[in-house]
Amino acid sequence: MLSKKTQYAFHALTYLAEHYSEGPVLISEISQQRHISLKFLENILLELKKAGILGSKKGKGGGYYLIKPADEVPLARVIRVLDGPIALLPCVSLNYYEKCENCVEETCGLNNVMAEVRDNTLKILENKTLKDILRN
Amino acid sequence: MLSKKTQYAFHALTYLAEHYSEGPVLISEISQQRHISLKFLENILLELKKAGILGSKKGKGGGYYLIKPADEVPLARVIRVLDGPIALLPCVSLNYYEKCENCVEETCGLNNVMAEVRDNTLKILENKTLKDILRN
DNA sequence: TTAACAGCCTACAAAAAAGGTAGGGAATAC
DNA sequence: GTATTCCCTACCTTTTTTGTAGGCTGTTAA
Repeated sequence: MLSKKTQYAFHALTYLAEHYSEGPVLISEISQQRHISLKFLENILLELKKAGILGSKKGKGGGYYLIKPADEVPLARVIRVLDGPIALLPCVSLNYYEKCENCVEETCGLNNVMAEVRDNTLKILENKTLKDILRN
Repeated sequence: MLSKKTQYAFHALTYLAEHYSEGPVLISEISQQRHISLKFLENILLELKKAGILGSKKGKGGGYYLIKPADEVPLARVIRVLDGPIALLPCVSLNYYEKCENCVEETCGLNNVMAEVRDNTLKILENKTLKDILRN
């Protein structure tokens, strides 16, 4: 399951997408409009900024904004920033690979099935973008 | 990601599948052969029994055994018993549905995408069985 | 140049979940 | 009736999740 962090991130990002081209948006505005704890949201947006998805501006008239338009931000990218691996097992993760204990990958049948699940999931999450989950 | 519990369950179940028709197998034997903590495994097998996947017999000559042959136990069933929902959001879970806060399902775009992911994942996990992940 | 503004950063803390342990009880076989 | 083996409940530890606090730094504009 996706963590609250990731779910909040999607809420915030779609808000920013709906206000794209209006310049920076205040954290406090997003927090109020989407009913997310201000300080928690602050951390989330900071992570998204460090990951290169958001830009920010300080001082009066400042806030956060999407660096790229909504249709250039795949859902998979957001999930990986906040939740880490999308795969169901560490040993089939493309971005967060870790060797399994107790299991030799060549002979492990679970490995193959989970790789198939991963491929099918990514086919969707890499191609669907923020634009596909907007309200309007 | 799948929990250790579910991963151990798959190890234990494939062991039982490989010894199907040899009668009940001791928890301690599975524990040793697959390097899983005895007491932890005890809990896992008990859950699988309560879920109707395993049968058991007490006393000398006792142990656990698969109720159905390996090719009649879908992977999805095992995951649901030990990890709960397979879907990425509670509001698209078939077996563990919960309403989302802050989101109206009809207008929520994330809902639709995640339902699509769920369908694709289940298409695999409902059709692949223990037989598909055996060593031999 | 300074006051208000708004994001940046670190640390902490409470709550929940995951992972694992302990020990006696109940059924069964011999 | 005793050894065997699963059953059951409760507990414990560690990690992760979720959230909070408070000061710091850069920016704007009067």
